Amino acid sequence: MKLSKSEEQLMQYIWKRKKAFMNELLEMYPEPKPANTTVATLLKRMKDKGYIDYEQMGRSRQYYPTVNKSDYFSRHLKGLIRKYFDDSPSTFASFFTRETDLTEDQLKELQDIVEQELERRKK
Amino acid sequence: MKLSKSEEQLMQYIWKRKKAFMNELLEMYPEPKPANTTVATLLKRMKDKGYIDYEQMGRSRQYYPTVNKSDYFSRHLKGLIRKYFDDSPSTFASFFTRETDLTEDQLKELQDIVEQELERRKK
DNA sequence: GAACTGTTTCTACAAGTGTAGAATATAAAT
DNA sequence: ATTTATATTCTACACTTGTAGAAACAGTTC
Repeated sequence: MKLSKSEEQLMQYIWKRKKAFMNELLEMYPEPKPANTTVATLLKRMKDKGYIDYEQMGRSRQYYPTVNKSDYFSRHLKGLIRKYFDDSPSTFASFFTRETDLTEDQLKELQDIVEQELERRKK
Repeated sequence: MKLSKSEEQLMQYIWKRKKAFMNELLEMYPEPKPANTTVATLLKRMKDKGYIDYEQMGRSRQYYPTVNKSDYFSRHLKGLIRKYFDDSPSTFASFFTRETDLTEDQLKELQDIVEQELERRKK
């Protein structure tokens, strides 16, 4: 089952820290911070959905992700490409370069990236 | 307000047709098609959210999008990039080329795209 | 004009979400 | 041991979503 919007938000913090206690996570929210019970609820639901787990550390729990951010995101992205671009990554790519306000420098950077990726595959 | 999952689905069909009556939209669904009242409900909600509008044509309505697919998607994408890549399109790009199963041909195509975009900007 | 057919609105309901108070547990501090 | 601070669970409630039946309408057909 998918993460909801606000669960995803929290998930970002967990990914960033690798491991974190609830209070640390709460810290990470910008003002106005949610009630701690709100975060607790989210953590519980996320655990139920299988996206995180925890290790009991004395009085409290240290939470950590059970899914990798890249994997999660790449599934996400593939879904989008399927939905919006009829499964064509290159159509997506052209959209991306045109519509995402890339600066000239970033476009050049992208050139390098593609270049390197092509190199990498030759071997 | 954002479109929900199944509203987005329907929105795709509307974008594809540019203009369509409910029965035409219903046609476009794969089996098992939803009840026509389901589609009617979605149309109503989408109209309330401001994503579509209609023109009364005799007995029924011809619906059309009030938001452009590219705009909608590009907002979507920018949101994602912000959320997952700290606002760095190039980090996103490198992720994209590495993780999206692009074939070699597609990578080359992407090279061309970037090349052309750079050209385009020179002028 | 009575019956039929397709459209739209109303109503409904279960599941999921955002949010958090109340209650409880539990360790730390005095 | 009593207070205090914090973490976790329970409970709650309003809102959104997916889905569709029932009802009301509006042409179309016999």
